[in-house]
Amino acid sequence: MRSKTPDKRLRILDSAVRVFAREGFFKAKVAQIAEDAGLAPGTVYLYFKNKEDVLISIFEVRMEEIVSRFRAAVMEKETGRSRLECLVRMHLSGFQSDPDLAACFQVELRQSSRFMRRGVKGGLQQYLGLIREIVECGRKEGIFRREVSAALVTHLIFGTLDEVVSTWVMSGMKYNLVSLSDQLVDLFTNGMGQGEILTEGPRGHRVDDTRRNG
Amino acid sequence: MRSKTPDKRLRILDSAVRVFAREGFFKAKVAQIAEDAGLAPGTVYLYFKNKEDVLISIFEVRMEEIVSRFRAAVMEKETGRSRLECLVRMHLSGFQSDPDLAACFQVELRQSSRFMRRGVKGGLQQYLGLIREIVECGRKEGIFRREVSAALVTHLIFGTLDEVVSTWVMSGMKYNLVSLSDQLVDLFTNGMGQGEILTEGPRGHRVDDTRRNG
Amino acid sequence: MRSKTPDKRLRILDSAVRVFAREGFFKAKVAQIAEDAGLAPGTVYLYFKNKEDVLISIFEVRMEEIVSRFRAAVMEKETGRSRLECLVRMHLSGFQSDPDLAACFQVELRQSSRFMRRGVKGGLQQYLGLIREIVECGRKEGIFRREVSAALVTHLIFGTLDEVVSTWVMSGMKYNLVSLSDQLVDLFTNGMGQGEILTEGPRGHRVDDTRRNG
Amino acid sequence: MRSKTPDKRLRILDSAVRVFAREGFFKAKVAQIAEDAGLAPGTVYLYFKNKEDVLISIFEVRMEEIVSRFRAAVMEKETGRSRLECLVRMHLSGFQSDPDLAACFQVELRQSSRFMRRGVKGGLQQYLGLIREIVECGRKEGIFRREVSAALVTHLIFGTLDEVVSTWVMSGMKYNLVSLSDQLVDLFTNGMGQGEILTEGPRGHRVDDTRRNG
DNA sequence: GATGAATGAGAATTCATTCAT
DNA sequence: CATGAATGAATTCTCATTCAT
Repeated sequence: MRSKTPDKRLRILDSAVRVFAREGFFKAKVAQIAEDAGLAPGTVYLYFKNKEDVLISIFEVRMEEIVSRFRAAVMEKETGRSRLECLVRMHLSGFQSDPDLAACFQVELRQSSRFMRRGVKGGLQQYLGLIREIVECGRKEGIFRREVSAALVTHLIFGTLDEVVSTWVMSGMKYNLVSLSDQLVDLFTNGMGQGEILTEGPRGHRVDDTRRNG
Repeated sequence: MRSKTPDKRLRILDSAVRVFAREGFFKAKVAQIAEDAGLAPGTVYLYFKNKEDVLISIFEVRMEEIVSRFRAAVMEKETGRSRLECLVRMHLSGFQSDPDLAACFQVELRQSSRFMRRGVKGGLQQYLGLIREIVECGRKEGIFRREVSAALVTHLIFGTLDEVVSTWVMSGMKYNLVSLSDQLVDLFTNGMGQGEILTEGPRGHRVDDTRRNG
Repeated sequence: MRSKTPDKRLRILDSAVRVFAREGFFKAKVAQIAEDAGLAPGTVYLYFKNKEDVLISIFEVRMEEIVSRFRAAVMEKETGRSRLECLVRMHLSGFQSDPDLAACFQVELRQSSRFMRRGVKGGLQQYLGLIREIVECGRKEGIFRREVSAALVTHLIFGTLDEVVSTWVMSGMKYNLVSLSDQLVDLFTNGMGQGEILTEGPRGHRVDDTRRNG
Repeated sequence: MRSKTPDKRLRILDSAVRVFAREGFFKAKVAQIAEDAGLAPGTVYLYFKNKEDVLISIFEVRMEEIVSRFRAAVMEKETGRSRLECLVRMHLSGFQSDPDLAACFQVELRQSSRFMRRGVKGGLQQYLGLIREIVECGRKEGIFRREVSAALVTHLIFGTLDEVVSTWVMSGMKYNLVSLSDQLVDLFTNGMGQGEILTEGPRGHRVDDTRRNG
C-alpha cells in the first residue's frame, strides 16, 4: 500500500496499476489490489463493477487526465509542427516516466476483450481526436498535406507511437524512449523517402509537383 | 467442422481460427474446437500444450506461411518502392480476405499475455525483418533516406498497418481496407508534410535543404 | 450432514471422516464432503489446501487429541507395566469405538503418498514418543530390559498394534479388538518364548521360573 | 530400459518396480513403464488388466518367489528359534538389498486400495502362513509358549518387521537394517520385560543375570 | 459505507485404456 | 502378438463476486 489518496476510488486505481503491472491482469487478484489499497475485497465492488472495469477505468481516468494535460501543452504551441513535436515528446516521456502505467496501457489493457473490441470509446477517441486536431491545424497552416485522409494520418501517428512504446516495454524498457522523438516527427512529416528522387520515378518526371508547390 | 485436412494438427488450427473469431479466446472452449475439427477434446492435447498454445500456434503457423508468401511476392518486384507497395497491399488484402484470421490476429492474440509479452519471437520478428529488408533495399537504391533509424522506419510501417487493420476490424470490417494502400505508401514515403513548405517555416528559411537536395 | 460444530474447519473434518470411510479416499468427492458439512464446495478450500490436505488434517487433528488424551490417562498409572496396559487398551478401544476413524487411519490415510512418505511428522512422532516414554519409564523401574534398543521396542509395540488393528479393519471389524489387549501386553513384556527352555541354551541354566509360575 | 528378460510380462514388472519406486504409483505413467520395458503402452494391457494390476502383480510374483525361497532356507534350520532367526534376517536383508522393491512394498503398494483392503489374499497370507509355521514349530519343540494366540504372535512378528522396514525406508534407507535382526529375535522371544522382576513387582532383587549373561 | 466469509459456476486437462491396423 | 494414436470421462480447484452484518 503506497498511495494515500483519501479518495478510495483513486486509491484502488493506483493500487491496480501497480498490481496489474507486476502480476499481469489475469494473475492479479482483486484481493491483492484491495490489500494494496488497504481495503477489503468487497470494497472494490462498491466503486467498480468488476475486475475488468477496474482495468478499463484506469485507462479512462488516466486518459482523461492525459488528454487534457496534453491538449493544454499542445495548444500553447503555435504551429502544427511544434504541436506535433510536443505531442510526440509528451507521449513518449509520459510512458517512460511511469513504467507501471506503460505496462498497463501497452500490455495488460489489450488483454481486455472489451478494450480490444473498442468497447472503450472515450479515452482513446479523445486522444485520436487531439492528434487529428493537430493534423488539421497543420493543414490550415498549409504545412501538412491535404491529399491524404486526415484519419489515416492520425492512425499513422498513433499506430507508430503505440508500436514504438510497445516495443520499448517488451524490450524491458531499457533504452531511452524520448530520444526517439525528433526522428519520429521527422518521419511523420517527411516520410521515409528521399523527396526529389521519388519524383523521378521510372516513369519519368513527376508532374504533380503542384501538390507541394500548390 | 469444415476443414478436412488429413493433418490433425492443421485441422485443429483451422477450427480454432473459426471458433476464436466467433467466440473470442476466453469464451471459446477447447471442446468446441475439437468438435469443430471432428476430434475428441483430449486429442487437442496431443498436438498442443494448452489452449493458449493453440492460439499462439495459429499465429506461428500462419505467419510462417505469410512471411514466405509475402517474401516471394515482394522479391519479384525490383524497386524498394514497388516492394513496399506490394507488402502494404498484401498485408491489407490478406486480412481483408480472411476476416476470421484478422479477428484472431488483431484481437484474440493480444489477449494472450504470452504473446503480448513477446513470448512469441519467431513470426513477428520475421515479418519485421521482411519490412526491414525492403527498407534497406530502398536505401541502397537511394530512394529511401538513411538519416532515420531503419528500425524506427520499420516500426512506422508495421505500427501503422497494424493500427489501420485493427481499426478496420473494430469497425466491423465494413469498408474496403485494400483501397487504403496507395495513401499509406504515399504517407510512408512522403510523410504528412508539404515538403517545400516545411522548409519555408514561418521563421524563415530552412538551411538543411541539403538534406534532401544533397 | 450430521455434525453441527460451529467451527467450520472441524465440521469439514468430521464430514470427511465419514465420507472417506464410506467411499474411500479416491472415490470421495470434495463436493460430497462439503455437502455433508452443509457447505459449498469452495468453502473447503478456505480451510484446506486440497483433498489430500483434508485427509492429512484428519490425522493431525485427531492424533493431537488422541495423544493428549492417552498421555493424560497413561500418566495416571504408576508403573510402566500398567501404563503399557493402559496404552494398548486405549489404542484398541479407540479404534473399536470409532470404525470410521479406524478406516481412515488404517486404510485411507496410507493411500496418501505424502503420509506414506512420512511427510506428516507431527502426530505419529508424538505417539511414538508417548510409547517410548512408557518404555523408558519401565526401564527406570527396572521392569523393562535395557539391553534392547528403546527405539526398536517402540517399533515392536506400535508395529504390532498397527498390524492388529489393520487386520481387524480388513476382516470387517467383526471380532472384539479390545479383548486382545492382555495377550498383547503379555507378548510385549514376555515375548513368545518359554523362558526356561530358552535358558537351556549352550550357555547354561535359567533360574527365573517364578516369572511365569509365581 | 535395463531388464532384458525375454518374458515381456516379467520385463514389465521389472520396469514397473523401478518406475514406481522413482515416481510413486500415482505419478508413474503406464507409458513410462512401457517405455522402460522397451514396449508400447498398449502392450502392457496384453499382460495386465490395468495399472493397479501391475502393482499388485509385482507383489504377487515377488512374494511367491520370496515365500518359496524363504521357506526353503527356513526349513533347512532345525529349531524354531533358528528358523525365526533365519526368517527375520532374510526379511530384513531382502529389502536392504533391493531398495526399489522395498519402496514398492512399503510405500507404493499401500496406496492401492485393493491391496489395503486385503483384496490381495495370496502372497501376504502365504507369508503370514510361513511365519505361523515357524511359530507352531517352536511350540512343538516347547520353546515357544502356547498360552498366547499363534495368530497374534504372527501379527507381532510381521507387524514389527513391517514397521521396522517402513521406518528404514522413510528415513532414506541410511542405516543397516540387517544388524537389527538379533535384537528383534531377542525381543520376539523374550519380550521387553525383565522376567523375574515383573513377577516380583517393582521392589524385588534381580538375580537372573545368567539369563542373558550366560 | 465497509467488511470479508462464503459462495459456486465452470472448464481445462489428464492419462489410463482401447482397438483398428 | 504388438502397436500407439485417439479417446473422453470425470473432478479438482479457483477466485470474482455477493451480501449479511
